[in-house]
Amino acid sequence: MSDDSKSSRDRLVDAMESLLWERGYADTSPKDVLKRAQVGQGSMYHFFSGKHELAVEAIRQNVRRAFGGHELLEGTGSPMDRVERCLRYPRQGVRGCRVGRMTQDPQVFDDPDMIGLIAGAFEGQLSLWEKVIRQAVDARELPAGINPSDLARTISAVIQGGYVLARAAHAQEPMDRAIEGLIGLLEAVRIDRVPDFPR
Amino acid sequence: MSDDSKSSRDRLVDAMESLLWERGYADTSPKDVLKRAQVGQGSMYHFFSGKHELAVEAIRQNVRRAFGGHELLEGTGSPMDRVERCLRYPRQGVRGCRVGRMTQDPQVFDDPDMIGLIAGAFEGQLSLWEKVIRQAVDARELPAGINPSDLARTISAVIQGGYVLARAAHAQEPMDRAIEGLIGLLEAVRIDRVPDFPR
DNA sequence: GTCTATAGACGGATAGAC
DNA sequence: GTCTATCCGTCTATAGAC
Repeated sequence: MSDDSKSSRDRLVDAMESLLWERGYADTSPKDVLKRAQVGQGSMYHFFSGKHELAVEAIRQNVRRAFGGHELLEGTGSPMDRVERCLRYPRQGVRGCRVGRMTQDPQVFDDPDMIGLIAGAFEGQLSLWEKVIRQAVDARELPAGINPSDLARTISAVIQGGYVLARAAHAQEPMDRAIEGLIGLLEAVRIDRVPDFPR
Repeated sequence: MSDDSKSSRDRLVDAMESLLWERGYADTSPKDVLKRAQVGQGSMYHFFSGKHELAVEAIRQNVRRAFGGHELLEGTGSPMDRVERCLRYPRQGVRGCRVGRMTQDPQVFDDPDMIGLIAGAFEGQLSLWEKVIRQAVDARELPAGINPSDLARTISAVIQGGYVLARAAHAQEPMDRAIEGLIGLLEAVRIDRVPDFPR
């Protein structure tokens, strides 16, 4: 992260990236960034116009890191298997979502550059979910009455809300159970399986 | 809110309450609070030891206001009707949840007093959801295989995550659709109705 | 109770030497 | 490119008059 082999510029972006996740934009000062990056004050203002420009770059990198991997949703298995696999992918709830948490920071929310990156990341993620759900409906794993676009947002919301519940409780459990609850519903509507319970 | 008929103390709590919602703890200064409350500096330090104590009081009031009304979940109608009614209760997604947003603020997250109030609020809310879902299962509106405790967390997460999606998009729509997606799943597993689609 | 004045530290940014 | 010195404003809290 603050790898000596990296350039000062990269170290600054890495430091800002982690601080945005841990403390948010408003509560992160240039001084904090410099300290974590092990870089002098002049360097930061050499590469960036200031805190804002560095944060934009860090969010860009953050978004790539968080929502970059599409393997889970586009890999092997039936559409619903992929959905469940991706839902069960381990997420550290108490740490919060490095992308979602930014939406709560008013200075990020009000800034077109920063919120634009966040919005784009969610749009990309949502279209992936929507695509695999549509495949599940086409494959008759889900009933035709399901709205893939809505359900994609439901799934994304459960994950994001799971982070919120986990942080409120200082525990992973609420998030895992929120996701299990969703999987329970998905299993119950899945039409290629005999339900475990009487209908 | 900054009603002249209220005491300075109440005005301070009201002002801090709204600022915590709009800007969070870290980015709200005593000066901001005093300005909004139309109160001088001395008054605040007369009633409270400082920013922290005032914020604790404001969060206490905030939590009461946000999660106080249990009418929707405990009113008339079948359990599932109440669930859907409460889910469709209008929420201003772009503004975010005044309780959930606090979990992202590290200074709140790390403070036992403040996070304790937030955690308690969620626990109360979750037990209400759990209760009505259990009633729905008992009334055979939902299959016996449903885990009420998990599903309660799923529902709460969809609402919280809906706020996140709405703020990311600067639009109400994603939140409403996330909730509609959840209702769609709930309707699909509901056993007292003939599904609209072939199974 | 409420006010103004003040304190000490930190915020974010600039200047200019090397 | 990187450093130190410096600037002005704000943050949080205290002091003390009224």
